[in-house]
Amino acid sequence: MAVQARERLLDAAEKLFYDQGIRAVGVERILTESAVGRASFYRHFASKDALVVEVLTRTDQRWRAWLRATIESYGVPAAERPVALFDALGEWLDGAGYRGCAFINAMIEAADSDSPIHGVVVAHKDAVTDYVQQLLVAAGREDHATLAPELMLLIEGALVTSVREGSSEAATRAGRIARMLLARPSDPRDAVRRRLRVVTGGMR
Amino acid sequence: MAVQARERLLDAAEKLFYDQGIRAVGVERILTESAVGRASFYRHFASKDALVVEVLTRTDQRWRAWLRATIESYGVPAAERPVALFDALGEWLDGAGYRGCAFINAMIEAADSDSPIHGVVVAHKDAVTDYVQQLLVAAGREDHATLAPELMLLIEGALVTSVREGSSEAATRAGRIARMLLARPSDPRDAVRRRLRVVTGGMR
DNA sequence: AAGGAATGGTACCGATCGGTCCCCAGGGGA
DNA sequence: TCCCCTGGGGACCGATCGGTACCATTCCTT
Repeated sequence: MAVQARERLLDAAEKLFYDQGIRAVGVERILTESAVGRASFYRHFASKDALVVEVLTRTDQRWRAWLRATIESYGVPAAERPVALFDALGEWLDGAGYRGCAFINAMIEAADSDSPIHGVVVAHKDAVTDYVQQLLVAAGREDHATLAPELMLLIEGALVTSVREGSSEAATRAGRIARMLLARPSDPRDAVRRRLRVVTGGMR
Repeated sequence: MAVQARERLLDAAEKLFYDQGIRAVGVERILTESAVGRASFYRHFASKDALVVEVLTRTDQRWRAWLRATIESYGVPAAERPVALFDALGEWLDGAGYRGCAFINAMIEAADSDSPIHGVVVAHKDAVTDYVQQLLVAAGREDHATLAPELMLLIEGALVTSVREGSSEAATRAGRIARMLLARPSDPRDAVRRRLRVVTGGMR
């Protein structure tokens, strides 16, 4: 029974924070929702901010595990997995009660870039970027280093846009851009050279 | 002296809301910052939420006017103006005290998609999308209807990413993607057909 | 069976939240 | 001159904020 209170607090806080926002949810709400006493709460967490950080850290691990598992479940060859990212994203956006990326939301609410919350968000996005880059490497892309942040920008754009539009269409839109991005070398001048090579019969 | 209190309230609120977040700023702070009495505040605005809406509406008009003026100031031909969007965006991100898009931030803080704040945000983004589409039409793009939301997704991605990265590099990254997007027809199957046409000597 | 750590409940703390009400000074129009 | 509107200042409201202290209970360990 010892650690159960902790888990219940984290579960309730994760849901409430995501649904209503961090500042909008008082400690009282978390306590009643999780049926935990006030003293027990502060026995487990030094402050509300500390709880926020722990919630985000747990969400980070869960979300990345979900993304990894979802993409692997597609069973597509490695070359197509970077594009599959956006199919998984579409599934996520279609999930019930989607209200944006919990990390972007937390970063915006925190407002202070020195806040420990901001640090957790940066760490999360860096980890996701790493994963995207791994997919690109496995897909045999030599330009993985420049391509990964570009795909991340598309992902973040889709995450934010879908909140405003209230649909998951932004994921397919981002996927379309990504497919185009992956269809040719990342530098447009390379593309010109390639097309020229085709026309001139491969002359160098 | 009559309307001055109103303007001072809007100015102070705009700055405080953007810097620290809407929920984080109490009415008291706005009053002391603008040197306006409490009663006078509620004589001008029905509530804090009403103030938020008016602040956002004013910011919407100012920001779009700035964007329009900045792009026109470049003096580039119409065909290159869609790309110039991202140069202007880079300027904006480099501005002092950048802390993200005020509208995205407000939407996230509001949390409720039925909120009047959410409505103002949607209206703002729709207006910007219209402007982007106008640029595309002026540039002679026939696929302006699908291209405009795609460029918007890139813009939103850059706006959010730059907060996390703390630099304006995301704008040039988005610009690179946009240039690629504009370099070929928006449907990748069209690109394939076009390349085939080159190889087969234009056979249909 | 005894001890002790962890629990849920609650009273309480000072501070701040958004909002209402009253007072008085100033200043322009009748 | 009088009047009235808008101005700022501030007392005050109930509610809630994050956080502390104390309580009796419960459950596990020894």
